Amino acid sequence: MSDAFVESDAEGDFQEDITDSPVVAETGEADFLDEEEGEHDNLLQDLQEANALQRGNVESNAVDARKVQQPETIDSFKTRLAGPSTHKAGLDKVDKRKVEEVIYEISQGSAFFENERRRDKATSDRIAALMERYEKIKNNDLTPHHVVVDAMLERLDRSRDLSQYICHIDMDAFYASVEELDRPDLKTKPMAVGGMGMLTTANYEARKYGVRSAMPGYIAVKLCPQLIIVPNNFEKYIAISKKVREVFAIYDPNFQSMSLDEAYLNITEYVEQHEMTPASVVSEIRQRIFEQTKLTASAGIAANKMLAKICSDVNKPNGQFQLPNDRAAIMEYVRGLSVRKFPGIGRVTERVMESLNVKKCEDIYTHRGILYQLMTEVHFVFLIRIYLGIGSNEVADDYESHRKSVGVERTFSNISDRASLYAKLDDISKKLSEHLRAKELKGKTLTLKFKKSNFEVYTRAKTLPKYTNAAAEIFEHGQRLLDAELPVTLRLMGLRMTTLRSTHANEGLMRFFSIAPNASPNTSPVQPAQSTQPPQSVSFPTTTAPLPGSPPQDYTCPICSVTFHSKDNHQFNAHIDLCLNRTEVKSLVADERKRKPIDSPAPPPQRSITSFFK
Amino acid sequence: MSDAFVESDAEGDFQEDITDSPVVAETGEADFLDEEEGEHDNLLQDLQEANALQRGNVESNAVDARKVQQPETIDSFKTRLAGPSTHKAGLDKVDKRKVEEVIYEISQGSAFFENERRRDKATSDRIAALMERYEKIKNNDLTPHHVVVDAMLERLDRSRDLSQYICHIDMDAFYASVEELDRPDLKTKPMAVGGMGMLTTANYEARKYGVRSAMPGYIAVKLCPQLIIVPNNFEKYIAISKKVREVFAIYDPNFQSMSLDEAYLNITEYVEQHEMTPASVVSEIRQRIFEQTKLTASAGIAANKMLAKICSDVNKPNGQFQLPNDRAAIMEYVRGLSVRKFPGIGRVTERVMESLNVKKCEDIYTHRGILYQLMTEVHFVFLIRIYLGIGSNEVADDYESHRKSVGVERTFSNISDRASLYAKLDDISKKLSEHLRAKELKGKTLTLKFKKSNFEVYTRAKTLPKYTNAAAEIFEHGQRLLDAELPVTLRLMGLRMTTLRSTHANEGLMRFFSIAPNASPNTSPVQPAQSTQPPQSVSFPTTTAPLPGSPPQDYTCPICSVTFHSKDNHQFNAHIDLCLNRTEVKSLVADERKRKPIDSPAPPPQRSITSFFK
DNA sequence: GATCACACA
DNA sequence: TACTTGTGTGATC
DNA sequence: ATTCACAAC
DNA sequence: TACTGTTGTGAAT
Ligand SMILES: Nc1ncnc2c1ncn2[C@H]1C[C@H](O)[C@@H](COP(=O)(O)OP(=O)(O)OP(=O)(O)O)O1
Ligand SMILES: Nc1ncnc2c1ncn2[C@H]1C[C@H](O)[C@@H](COP(=O)(O)OP(=O)(O)OP(=O)(O)O)O1
Ligand SMILES: [Mg+2]
Ligand SMILES: [Mg+2]
Ligand SMILES: [Mg+2]
Ligand SMILES: [Mg+2]
Repeated sequence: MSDAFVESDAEGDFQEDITDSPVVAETGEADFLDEEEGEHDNLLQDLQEANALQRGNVESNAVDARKVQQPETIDSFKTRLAGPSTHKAGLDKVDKRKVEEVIYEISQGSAFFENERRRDKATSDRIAALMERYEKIKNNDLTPHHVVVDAMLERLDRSRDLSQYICHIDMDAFYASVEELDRPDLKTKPMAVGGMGMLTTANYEARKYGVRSAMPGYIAVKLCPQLIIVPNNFEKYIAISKKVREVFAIYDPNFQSMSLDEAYLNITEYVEQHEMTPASVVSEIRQRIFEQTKLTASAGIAANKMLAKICSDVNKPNGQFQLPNDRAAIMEYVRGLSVRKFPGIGRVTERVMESLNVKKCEDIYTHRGILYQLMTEVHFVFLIRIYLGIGSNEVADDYESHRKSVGVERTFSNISDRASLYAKLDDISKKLSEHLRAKELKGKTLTLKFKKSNFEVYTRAKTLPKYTNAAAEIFEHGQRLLDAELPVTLRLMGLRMTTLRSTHANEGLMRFFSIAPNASPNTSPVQPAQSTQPPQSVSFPTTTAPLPGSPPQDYTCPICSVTFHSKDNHQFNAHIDLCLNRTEVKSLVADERKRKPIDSPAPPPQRSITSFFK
Repeated sequence: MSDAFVESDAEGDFQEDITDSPVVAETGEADFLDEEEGEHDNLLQDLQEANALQRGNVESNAVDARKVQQPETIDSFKTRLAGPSTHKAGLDKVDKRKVEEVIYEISQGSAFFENERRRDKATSDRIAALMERYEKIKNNDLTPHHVVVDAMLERLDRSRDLSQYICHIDMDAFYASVEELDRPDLKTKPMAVGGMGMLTTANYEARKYGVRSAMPGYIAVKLCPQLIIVPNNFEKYIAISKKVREVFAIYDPNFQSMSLDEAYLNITEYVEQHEMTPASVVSEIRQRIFEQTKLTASAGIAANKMLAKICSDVNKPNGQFQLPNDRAAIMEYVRGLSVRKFPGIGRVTERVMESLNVKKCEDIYTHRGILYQLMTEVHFVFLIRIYLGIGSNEVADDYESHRKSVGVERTFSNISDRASLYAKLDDISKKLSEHLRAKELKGKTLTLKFKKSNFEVYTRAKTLPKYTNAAAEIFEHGQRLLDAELPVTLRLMGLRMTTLRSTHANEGLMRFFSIAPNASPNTSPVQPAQSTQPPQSVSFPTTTAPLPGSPPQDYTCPICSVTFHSKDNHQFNAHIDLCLNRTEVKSLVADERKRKPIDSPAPPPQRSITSFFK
């Protein structure tokens, strides 16, 4: 053939080869308590006192269901419709109401609009269910729960590690700034990157109008008619990103990239060796980035990644902010922050928490008794770690080696025709196969994703008989998954491979035949031999089952010694599971069970917690 | 990474895997006289008489330079600016002037506009140069030239083959019609396929407004504000194209695809075996296509591919037209057609010919004496074949086996930054490598193509030390070519590989060492051991050199016996070359030089002649 | 093991 | 005309 | 062997 | 915001 043609218009190519920079998005730290023991002077009492001072009698300040309950309002829907990224830097001064109104008017009646309404209703329902549960427990005595929670707080606080200077660096309006390099005239004009269909970012001029990431371009031009839209050019961003990373490497060869435009650095060693302050080191980093790329970056410095990330946003753009490695300062600073600021808490969770009157971090402490009863242990711990300002300070660039999935998905104008759907699937199969082969990976689980014309999303997965990365096989299995759904009208189709294994990996008997398999480039063993902790899945007695013997009234966690009431059976089990969680196990049990730190070091947790309330 | 993102907006994916349908565009038949001898009754006299009757004394009707000369006018520029596809079906009734005016106003001052102005100036200059040459010869005696030309006409006419029924089938508004399958509501509305940047086609409703292929979408919406634009979906078109081809195969298993939406069929055999008329067979084909795809096609039936193609446009859309296999009918029909109708004669050649007062095919005969002196032999023959309505009737689907190049090119927003240019090049190298490997090809010549921000196009080629399809090697050589041009600001970059060879081909000494090298999945030795033929370049006496012996006054072509004057040295050489042309050689010399028709049959010519005047 | 909703760049 | 793409995570069944 | 302009879908 | 992508051909150097 050769009818080959690309719709030149809006966007430009797809970003096919991502290998370069891990997406790994946020650093929410799903693990808790993974720091090496810090000092532990302050106790729970401090916490209680501090809060009592500031807010009167906390215990009696129980949530009022009437005030709390958030009905499914037009307002909540309009806010949702406005998109997920409304709290980014540069958007503080815009009139959110007006923006929401414009978006609402434009979107009226579209399939997207209706789907968003459906999803908004779903979270409203979820809130309603939560309120019902709240009604049932609101008169419970909170004291026993506070005892448990306060014990957790104490444990966590003791584990606090303030010894490291962690820095988070994030480029300002990254894609947009890169484009401005080639078109300097745009620097003073409102400009966004992407296409009329979707923007990936906007410069700060445009943000004044409410234009931002993940906003459709055609809505953006309604908000800002002078807006100039520049198409994506991923190769550019990858190229510039490389330059930035070269600077990072000077200050911390183990820097951890979180995306093309941001990374964590542990500058503790650099600070000591050069006898500089953390702030001056970071200032130097930003200066050097600017020299190499003519681009500005913002940075945050703090005792852990979570706080550093929050700090990098404080003086954005082209600024930096340090939160002292001091417990009181941290507690004081965090207290007043909106929970939404914390990575892992998005717009849905924010709304749910708001329904419990939890908006700022201090509210977490205030309502800890209620939250403890309504939330999953994991998520509750996640919250109190936020409240305490505790997070991971492990900085390690080990993304590719722990990659868990590879996928390809495409949106297109509606397709119903069977042959055309197959053709799309074939195309996507080939692309996925290419990516897998480029990364020298095979996979054993194939997931078909599809979005119907009404924007409803589904996934269908199948474990394959054997590991593969062959396009034909991928297509064949994908086709079976798709066939079960026909007929359908789709607007998106995707395939994702999970349960990955390196092509070089020795498999079964094959391992005896494999000869020197092309050592992967980054095998430099940077970290000292401190990796003596046991790997993840230690064979612990499965504590989710009730303890042997006759059912006692109270249960005590064999790991952290917390006591539970007999009625809290489910919660107790959840807690045990949590205590057996990798990081928890690591910090609390490691010393007892000396397990060989052999081959594969435990993969670091990569993202935040989601799905907050049971 | 994972910042992966596609500009969703306008277009959709690139059509990466073209393997499915050859592009091969037009069927202009650069070879002349490749038919097997037809009957030959009518002679040159017929031609002369017929023309003399219709137009008085032809010889004295010499071109008048004053009337002829076409100055570089605003008008010619506006016409050029309107684009290349203004003569397609459905566009006859539009007010071309108005459309041109709108386009002119919108494009004002853009880089594209200025580049088009430059190119228009170039053809104006070319015409001016041609006029100068015309001035020098306009008083020559035409008689001797007419003698030569008339001899050629006679030879050609004798070779005419009217024994075959060739049919050209072309889907109506193909991409647009496919999209209408999924969105039937669009059938009655003006609609185009592509994006705001570029359209690939438009339905017939939209064509009423002047909207057509290769028109930027944003201009189209100016011409037709209600226009609905649907993005390209190449997989769809490929899938539907397959269905259409299944129908073709029923009527001629050797059908020759020219693109996703058109093909030639030789239905002679089918007609005989089923005792049907060609028209009824074609009607049945179209009916069956409709049943299988719900799409309409148009068709032309004639004695050769050139005429069949022209005929398929006559009753488009959803119609067919047969030109009888009758010399007189053909001559009569062709006579009145604009030369622009013929594939191979585009807008530039049309304008150049117009400057010589050649607009309709009959004008070719009228001015044959002048044209013969001003044009290259090849092109002159091309023209008189058109005049005679003679073309190839060989229908053979052998595209992939004779593919001559594979390439990838991309347009993007301007890039100046060196690192970003390299990143783009790397991306394109990878894509080219993928395509080559998918087709199991390697290449030895790499051509870098680039378009500067002002739309000027350049190519830079290099013959590689060895055949390759490796991305790294491609990038490396491409980089060298690019480096020589830096610094530049580009809007497009492309790489194309030529001098291709199958991956399976044994190469040099390596063949002795290749031990079942990791049997690539497709090492199935499909082809038998017929590879005993001598390679392409048989050592023929190079006939471009002057004949041995003392220079005679007159030269006679050793192949076709035409005589040339001594002054026509250059022209004579050109003629000899032409006569030794593969197809010419094949049909005229083959019997003397019994060459085994083994393995690789001479690749059929695939396109038309261009570059008409010396 | 499979599906969903959420989060983030 | 146009509401993404790639990846990870926990809950649930 | 290289570069350019033209053509077609 | 936005003027394509793939292939082939002949002429000229
Ligand atoms: N929703 C998204 N979809 C696709 N790409 C995105 C999305 N959000 C951001 N990106 C891309 C474009 C951004 O320039 C780049 C870095 O994101 P991010 O750091 O959050 O914003 P930013 O760098 O553009 O502005 P800033 O950091 O100054 O707020 O990632
Ligand atoms: N300039 C171009 N660039 C890219 N793709 C094109 C171009 N021209 C045509 N195409 C694609 C889209 C067309 O639907 C398809 C077939 O082309 P063609 O047969 O010439 O027109 P068409 O089928 O759209 O209308 P019709 O044949 O009814 O005049 O090839
Ligand atoms: Mg950023
Ligand atoms: Mg970022
Ligand atoms: Mg067509
Ligand atoms: Mg066609």
